[in-house]
Amino acid sequence: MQPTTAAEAEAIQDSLRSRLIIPASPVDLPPTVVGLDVTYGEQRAVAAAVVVDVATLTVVEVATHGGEASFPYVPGLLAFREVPLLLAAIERLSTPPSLLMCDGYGLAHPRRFGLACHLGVLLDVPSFGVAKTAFVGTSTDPGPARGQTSDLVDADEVVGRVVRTQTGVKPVFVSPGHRIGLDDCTDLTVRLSGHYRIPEPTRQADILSRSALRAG
DNA sequence: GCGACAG
DNA sequence: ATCTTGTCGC
Repeated sequence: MQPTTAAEAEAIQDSLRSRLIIPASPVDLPPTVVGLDVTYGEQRAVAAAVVVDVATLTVVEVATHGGEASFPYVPGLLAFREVPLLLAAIERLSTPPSLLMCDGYGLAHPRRFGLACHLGVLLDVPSFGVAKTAFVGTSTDPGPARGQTSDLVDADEVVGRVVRTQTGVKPVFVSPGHRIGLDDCTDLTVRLSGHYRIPEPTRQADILSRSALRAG
């Protein structure tokens, strides 16, 4: 189940992709979202899972897992580096997650199977990705105000959305992972963004994984 | 062929 | 991702 080569990893993505479910209509959104991120040190990496209340944007619970990354970073194969650590952190939560917000891409991926799709399918839990920089697809600039968006298009397919989370800041790149549609994850991204560019779940996971790594 | 390339 | 101080601006 753990690939050694890039070719093996790509084959696994192609296989898991058959389990992907992207609903065309809005789904019922849960009261909490789990933000995920991984921070790397020289030998060790720490994954963090942070449960955030959607209505108040407050942190409800946190969990971390320290370990070694078992796969190198290869564009398009990020999941094989981060998924094992993230699964371990998620398992330490007292309650199974209802919706995952990942730091990276979902459908907006060369083979339509980014990190968010991978985690979502393995756990069969709704998931989506929020990335900080461009990866695949082209888009026009969304308007300058908070909440404005434009479609991310790759090979004539709308695979995600460029979303302005705060007026005057660089936009983020949102794409569905599993069991959630583009409109839902776009709306959630804006709703979950407080006073920062990065929405609270992944922002808090980034902060926690960093401090947990330096703490030892 | 060459460059670009989530974290 | 990470290595890294001060600095410009609201």
